[in-house]
Amino acid sequence: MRLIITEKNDAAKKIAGILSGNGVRSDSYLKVPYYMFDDVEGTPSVAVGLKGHVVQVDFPPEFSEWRKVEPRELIDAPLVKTETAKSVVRTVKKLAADADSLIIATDFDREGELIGLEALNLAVEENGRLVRFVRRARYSALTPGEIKRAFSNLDHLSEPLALAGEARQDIDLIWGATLTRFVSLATGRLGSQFLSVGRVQTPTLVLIAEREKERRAFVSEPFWVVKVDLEAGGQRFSALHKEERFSDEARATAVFEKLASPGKVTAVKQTSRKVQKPAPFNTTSFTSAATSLGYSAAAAMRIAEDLYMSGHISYPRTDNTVYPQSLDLREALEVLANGEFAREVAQLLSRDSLHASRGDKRTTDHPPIYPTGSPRRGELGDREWRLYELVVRRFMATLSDDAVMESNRVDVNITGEPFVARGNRVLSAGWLEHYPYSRQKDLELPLLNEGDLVDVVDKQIDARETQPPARYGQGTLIELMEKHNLGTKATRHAIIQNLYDRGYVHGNPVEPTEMGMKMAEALQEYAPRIASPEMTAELEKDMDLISERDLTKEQVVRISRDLLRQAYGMLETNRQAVASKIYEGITDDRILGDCPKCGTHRIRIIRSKATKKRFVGCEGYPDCDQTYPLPQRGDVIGTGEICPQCGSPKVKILGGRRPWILCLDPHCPTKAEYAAKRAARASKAAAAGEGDGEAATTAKKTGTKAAGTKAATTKTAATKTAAKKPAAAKKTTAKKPAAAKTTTARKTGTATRATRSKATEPAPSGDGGEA
DNA sequence: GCAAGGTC
Repeated sequence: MRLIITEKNDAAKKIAGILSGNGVRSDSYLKVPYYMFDDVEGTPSVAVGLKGHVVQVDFPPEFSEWRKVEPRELIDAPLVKTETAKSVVRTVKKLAADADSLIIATDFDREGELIGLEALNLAVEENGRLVRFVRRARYSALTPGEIKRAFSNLDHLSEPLALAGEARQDIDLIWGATLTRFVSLATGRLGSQFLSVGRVQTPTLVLIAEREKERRAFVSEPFWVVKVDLEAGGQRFSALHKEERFSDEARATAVFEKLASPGKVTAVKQTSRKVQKPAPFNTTSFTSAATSLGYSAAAAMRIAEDLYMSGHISYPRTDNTVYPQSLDLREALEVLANGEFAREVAQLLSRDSLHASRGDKRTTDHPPIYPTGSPRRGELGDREWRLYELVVRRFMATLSDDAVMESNRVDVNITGEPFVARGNRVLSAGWLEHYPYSRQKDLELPLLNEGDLVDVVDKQIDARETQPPARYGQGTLIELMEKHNLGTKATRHAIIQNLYDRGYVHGNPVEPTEMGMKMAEALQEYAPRIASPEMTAELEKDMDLISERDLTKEQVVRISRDLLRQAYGMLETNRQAVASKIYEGITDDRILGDCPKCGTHRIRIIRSKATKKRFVGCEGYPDCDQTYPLPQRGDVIGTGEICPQCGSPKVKILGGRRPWILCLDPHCPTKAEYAAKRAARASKAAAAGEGDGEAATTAKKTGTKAAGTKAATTKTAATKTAAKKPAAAKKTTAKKPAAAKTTTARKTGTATRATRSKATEPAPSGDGGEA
């Protein structure tokens, strides 16, 4: 019998179906399914799927007690492999016992080669004769053509490639465990509170921390924008002063004040441009698009996994952005022909030929993500449906046409000042028809000719200030990680989640805690190698050398151990400095804001020595005795906000299904509302049978169109007025004598803007990653 | 109880 081992059950099942001449009998052992069949030549075969890695590298048990082992000892400690999926291992061994040949059919990438070697070792342990009859099937899609091709062109397992993967495993564990224990022991953060360090997570944290530093160093500068509302032929449109940003208020005001009807058109320009259809989805672009729809990266991947397991979409963990030859695109469309997208699909199917877009990344692992099933809307939950629809729409978009956009520009001279009105509209929607997510509304300008006169019906002057670079959203962060080669398609979302779980970051967009900032800083200073993407870059090079047999795994790991020994020496010498730096961050994280009672001191989280319970108290004690109770579970994060009702600082409690924002004053009237809301949510979740805490993730991708600027958010009395009656307070009309109104015009203009921009910002409580 | 990498 021929034994075929794949990386996952789904692949074993599909391969059996494709290769069988006369049907497949499925059976299982210890709940692990396997598939028996005779191929077209009559060879009896059995296919079984692993669950990814089924063994794990680890230290022997005598190194497991953190307090009893110097972290330094881990550097040269022996490594052992332990079985992590015992039932799978036993099933593989049971099937290997009866096999006379073995085909490794794990994924076509480096990690697949390593998983294949692990499976081979297990099989040979059980049945030594197999070692002479091992072949490797390499396929990049689970399609009949591709599988048949791979199985009629069997290859050999590349041991050097698998060993390159092992080198990575060993180095990650040795560095990660040694440094994780070092920082945890140095700061006394043991048990569930431990602080972690790793080749991927630490440089990722550094990226986040560096952006935060830029934000803190940013000095915002005021500027003024002068805008007019114009009218021609009954159609209203707006124009901006050509200068766009005035750095001089007096000059802006002077320009504003002299503006009067009419304006004269000095130039009209029209251009059209092609907007290319998007590339097929790989994991990175899919998660990025999903985070724009309000999903956390981890939630998007979990739902994608569900959709894949239900047969609705193809394998969701892929780097590939080019549909392989073996994928029949027309057939894939036909799957959708009778479903919810029938009309749009029919339109594409009516074409003589289909031309798909191609992305930059072409890999051998899997096809890009595309729909493979056609569930009805009601079959899926709303959150599942919206991601399925995203995949379908992207797929259709990649088979559609480029869009054509028209841009219009009208230059207008108003009392000697140059103004510019810009418009745009879609001439030919093409792919935008199928994929409306990023589509902007048309902004039409009236038909004008040079020399035409236009009415100035309104004018505004807005005071704004330049804004620091935005924090990263999870989608942007994943793209950034990919750019730096940090993590893989299958792990990036989990790495980010890990930073949340460790308390290094919180919020959405991703904001570092003070502890996270200091951890990044300490490691950058005392162990720079682990804090930079360079370590990964060099490891990648070494892995290539191993797979080409220019270096051995042992050589690479030995050099890495030497480097770690040096890094460790530096950390040990500066143990105190490292610990106190991280403590500084931890201490800063406890400060929740100014004390509402004394106003001179700050309030912070304290743990009572007597009762071991935590509470909030004023730093001015005993002069000020202000205290607040705190929930005893979950991490407490200061929000920097004050409750408008009770005047006490608001805090965020993490650790439940979703972050919980509350004001410290237990008698605040908002408490009743919270209680009611929580109760309503709880009963809703109970009714749905699942509350995954992701519903709060309503954040949108931060818009970058404003090129780093948005309205100043100074809160003045005018803000409230404007927010309540925008129509009245919004603008100063050009007809009124402007002189006395200048200040008002500026303030209210700002306030209106502030209100508006606020509405498009991410929901402050949308902590997708923390749920 | 450590990492990062698979997959459920």
